Amino acid sequence: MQPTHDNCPCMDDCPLNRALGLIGGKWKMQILCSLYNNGPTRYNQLKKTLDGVSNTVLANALRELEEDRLVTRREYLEVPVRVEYAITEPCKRLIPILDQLGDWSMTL
Amino acid sequence: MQPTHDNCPCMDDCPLNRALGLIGGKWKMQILCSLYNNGPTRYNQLKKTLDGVSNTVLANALRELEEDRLVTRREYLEVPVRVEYAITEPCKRLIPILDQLGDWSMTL
DNA sequence: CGGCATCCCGAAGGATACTG
DNA sequence: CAGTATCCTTCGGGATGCCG
Repeated sequence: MQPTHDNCPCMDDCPLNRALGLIGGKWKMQILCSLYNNGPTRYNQLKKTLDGVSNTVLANALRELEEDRLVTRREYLEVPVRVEYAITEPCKRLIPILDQLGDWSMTL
Repeated sequence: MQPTHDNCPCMDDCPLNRALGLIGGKWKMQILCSLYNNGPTRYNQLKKTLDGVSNTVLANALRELEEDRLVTRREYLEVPVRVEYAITEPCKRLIPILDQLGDWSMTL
């Protein structure tokens, strides 16, 4: 008896859909891309670079990315306080895959 | 003078964000995955396989996927009418990349 | 400086009924 | 059979102000 393949592995929560959820937010790609290009960046600098993002959205995106281990948040106890965000090693491994995705979309 | 890298290439509409938009809809991955696993599939069969999707959502997703050349829609003028959806060649080239994305998310 | 609290809006997603 | 039409809900995203 052959496998029916009636159901698709994506039906319930699959790794692929999880991945898409992690990077699917509206500003998340820009954030990761900017941190990748510019290295560790302070909150307000990041906000300036991503022109047009609001505080609520940027803060939420950063917190989610941190929870998902895609960026790190380092707080330096100076006066005034300094906070720097940077991408993690796992996130760096993601970049080449994203490059392929970009290349693919250009062949459409 | 070195490049400033102040701006990220994702700031305006980049290929990567376009790609994420194409496959980012809620049921799109399941649709593509099912069509990939099961081959050309009729509308109602697809709807049964993707348990829980409504007509509006499924029809919209399929139309968008067709516009974006990720699936084909073939209409057979029988009685009653028969419509089969299938993934395109460009879409098949996408699959290995998505596999990598899935693998990556499992290493997190 | 680096956010959080609040309020708001439009788009995405969904349920249901109906039709060519 | 393969959808559209209609209406409704939810939620991601956004603007603004304030605070530790």
